[in-house]
Amino acid sequence: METKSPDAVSALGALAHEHRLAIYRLLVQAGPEGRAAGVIADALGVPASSLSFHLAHLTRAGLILQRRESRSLIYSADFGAMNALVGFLTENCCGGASCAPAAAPKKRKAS
Amino acid sequence: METKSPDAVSALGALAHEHRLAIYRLLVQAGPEGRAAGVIADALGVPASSLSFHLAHLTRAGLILQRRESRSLIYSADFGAMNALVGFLTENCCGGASCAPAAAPKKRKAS
DNA sequence: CCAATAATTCGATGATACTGGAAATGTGGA
DNA sequence: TCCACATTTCCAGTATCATCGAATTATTGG
Repeated sequence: METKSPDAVSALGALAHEHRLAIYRLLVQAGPEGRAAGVIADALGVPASSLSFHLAHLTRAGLILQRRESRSLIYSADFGAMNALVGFLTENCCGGASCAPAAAPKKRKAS
Repeated sequence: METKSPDAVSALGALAHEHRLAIYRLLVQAGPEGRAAGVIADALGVPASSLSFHLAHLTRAGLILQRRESRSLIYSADFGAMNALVGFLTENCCGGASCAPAAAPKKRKAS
């Protein structure tokens, strides 16, 4: 649970897209049970091949998990990854606490 | 302090780049005082024109602020924006609390 | 084995993003 | 006013990303 800069960049990049953010939010709402690719495509109105591209992107970034269930591929949110990302942002991009003005920076093992 | 999806996408996109993330972190460490563009360029070893491009990107996304101080343009982190982003991620991309497995999703004013 | 279903991979196209040198802009001192 | 400094804007050139139909790869039922 030690998100490093490169990981953070790819996680941020993965979420920095309208469709992918929507996919991720849908999967978060779905919980550990997840949703089949087809269901997601249907819910968001994205063509299957485009969706597949985005799912792969999110998977590469480690934000979602894939498992097969008979004919369907089920995707689910990896909550640990998001936790790590939020932790990274809070630690490295805020004062450390909760984004206080941070006038008094403490030593922090950067990068 | 109500980050909406489009804002989140642009904020995430702004941070989803090695140089820009480095810039942002540097400015967070610098605190409200901020740093001049030249100082940042020097610290990160990025050519002035490239840096300017990234600073503009971060500024457009609302993550950093610009002010002039004599000949220098001083950039500083906008802590409120980061706070809002973290809030958005926590609310919309986690169970709501702190990324609990979220087996029991509560009603959440999505989007 | 064959047909049907579920998704991915391929491939071509168009759009955006990144980079960095050179020129332009703003600012202050002599 | 003139020059030096601090940055940005302009402009190519290159690279990467996004889209989506068609072809391909799994998986299951008959």
